[in-house]
Amino acid sequence: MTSRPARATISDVARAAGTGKTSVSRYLNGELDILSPALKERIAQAIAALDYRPSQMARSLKRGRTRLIGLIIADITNAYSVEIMCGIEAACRDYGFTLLMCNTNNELALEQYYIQLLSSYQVEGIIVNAVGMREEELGRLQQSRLPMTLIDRKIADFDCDVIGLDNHEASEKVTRHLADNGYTALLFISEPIGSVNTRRERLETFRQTIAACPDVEGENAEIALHQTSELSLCLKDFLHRHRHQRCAIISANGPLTLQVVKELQAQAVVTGTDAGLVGFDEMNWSSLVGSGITTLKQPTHQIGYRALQSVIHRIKHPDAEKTEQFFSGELVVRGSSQPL
Amino acid sequence: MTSRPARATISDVARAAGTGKTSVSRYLNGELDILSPALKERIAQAIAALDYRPSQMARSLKRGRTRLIGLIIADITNAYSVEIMCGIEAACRDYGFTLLMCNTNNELALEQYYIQLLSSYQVEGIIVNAVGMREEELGRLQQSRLPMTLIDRKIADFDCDVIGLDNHEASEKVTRHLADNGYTALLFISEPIGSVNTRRERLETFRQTIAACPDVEGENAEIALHQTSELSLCLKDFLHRHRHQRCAIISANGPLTLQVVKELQAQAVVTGTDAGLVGFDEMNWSSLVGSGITTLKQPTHQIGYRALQSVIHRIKHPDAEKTEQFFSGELVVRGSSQPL
DNA sequence: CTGTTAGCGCCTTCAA
DNA sequence: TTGAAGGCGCTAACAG
Repeated sequence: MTSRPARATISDVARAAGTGKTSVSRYLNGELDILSPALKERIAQAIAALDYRPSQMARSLKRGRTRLIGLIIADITNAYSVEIMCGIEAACRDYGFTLLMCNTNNELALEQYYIQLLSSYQVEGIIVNAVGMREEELGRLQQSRLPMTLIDRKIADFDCDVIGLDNHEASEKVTRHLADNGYTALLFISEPIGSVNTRRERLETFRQTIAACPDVEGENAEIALHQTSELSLCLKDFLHRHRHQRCAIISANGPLTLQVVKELQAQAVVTGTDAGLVGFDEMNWSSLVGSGITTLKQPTHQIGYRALQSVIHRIKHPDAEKTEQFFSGELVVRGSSQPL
Repeated sequence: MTSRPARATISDVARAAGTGKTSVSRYLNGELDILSPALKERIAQAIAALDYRPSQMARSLKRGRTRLIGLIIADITNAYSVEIMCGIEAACRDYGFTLLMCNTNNELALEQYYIQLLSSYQVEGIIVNAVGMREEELGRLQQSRLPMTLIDRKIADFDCDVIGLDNHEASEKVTRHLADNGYTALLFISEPIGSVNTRRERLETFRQTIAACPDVEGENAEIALHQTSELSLCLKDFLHRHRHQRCAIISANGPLTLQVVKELQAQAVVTGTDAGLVGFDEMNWSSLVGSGITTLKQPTHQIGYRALQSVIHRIKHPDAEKTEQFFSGELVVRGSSQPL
């Protein structure tokens, strides 16, 4: 057939409109008040006739601004990350940026690959949702003095823009809610804390809150996400040791909550009645399981949106003070934390 | 501080290595056997010293190949889409492409926006997972003779590369499974079928399979995803009319299954015992609800991977025959389809 | 108001 | 084996 019709270029438009490239360029860039109506009209027609669309590639090359933002997500399978992404995406549209989304799948090699990639496309900034990402890599990331905003998680010893949940407030809400509902033995489960500030802060506040409740005991466990047998033992042990008390579990994130629920079901423990359960992160199935699972819901969309605003700010003001913004979570109470 | 260190360019490298840009370019493009070892060494050092990374933008501009693939997803919130995306992503890495992911959120305006965007970045091909996307838009998409592969859904009257589930086989598996397990009144629920081939095919085969089972009755309902009250009435009515039979429900996709489960719980219907339930699409919570929900699991990763291969093929051979590939689903049997 | 010119960073003839 | 020159599509001086 007709072979490739070959994209129209600005020169084609100029020729078709009987003018020079400059005027077309001006037209494209909104300098309309400087063009005669007649010329504007001709250009408009030419553009329409040729179905012309300017090449971002050429534009970026020339201006040195790609309007590209890189997003590095450690686990796109995590609904939390997806929601964050939607917020970022919305902001990108509002501010005229395009998102290059990279899922590192929690693999180091992929992460390196993607950092290279983003760099080669000259993204103007990057947002990192490093759920599960190890410290060193984040550090490496920041070496390339690229505007960067962290979501949810900080890097130790590196001062960087951060957007996330107010973990202290959230953790206090959760803990106090269980205490208020009569649970007296609390287990806080998280993935290995390492130096992940999010996990540490949630745990710390858990402890502090417990300390303020004389009749409530608390302990914590660190379990890797897929160590199901460890999780199984841990829960069994906890519930057994405290079998004469009202037990409750706090799970530090969504994926972990999924594992906990599976395990509790396997042990035929009825949430709410036999043991309380509250999980950080709201999930679409939260209301479905048993009598529903009480969760701490994060304002994910807002967090994502603000994260983009944050990188943009950094792009414009590379040397401004670093900022941290923390948002309140909302406790969504369901059956799993109601004794009756 | 030191203002922006300004990315090193190929010229910088050439200068640092005491050679011309051409040789550096050759080095970058793997024409190594044509360069003297000494020169190679100098170039390598210069690159390392300057932390040089070639600009994809410039490269794309020059070669006319961006190595960019656009992915249009109607609803990133759908776990099915995310899994597909992971498959595509893996293939992108293997084949050296980069994915520009666009979530249209089922909104027409967004879709138009993104199509423009992809076009302006001169993606070499696009993959469309149009769950929920309306016909006309798909049609418009195809006008721009861009290599395009559809996932899951076809466009009526337009012949295009398609990758998806073998809906006939899958639907037969599901239906027969329920029939074999003693359910005698079957309700097939889907979103409004319109001209969505996926929905139609699943329904058709459902009917055919029923027809082959003399003692099984079947009917179907079309309900928009968020019409919860309609869904509620529909289920109530069905279960009531067939209260003396063994009832079962087939839900045509994951998000719908979520609604159905919620509704059944609201009506205190126990899945498996009071009514059978099988849903298309496996979800992370499938095993959690009640005694588990039987699902028809699609080979999502593989579908995604093949989709990318398919566009690449089309890019290379614009005029080759259009192809369609359908994969087998796997029935994951759980409590919701076991009478006892 | 409008057009001409000179690159952005890279690849690709072509000649040395 | 190497380098110089031209141009991809666009924008930004700088003239007219």
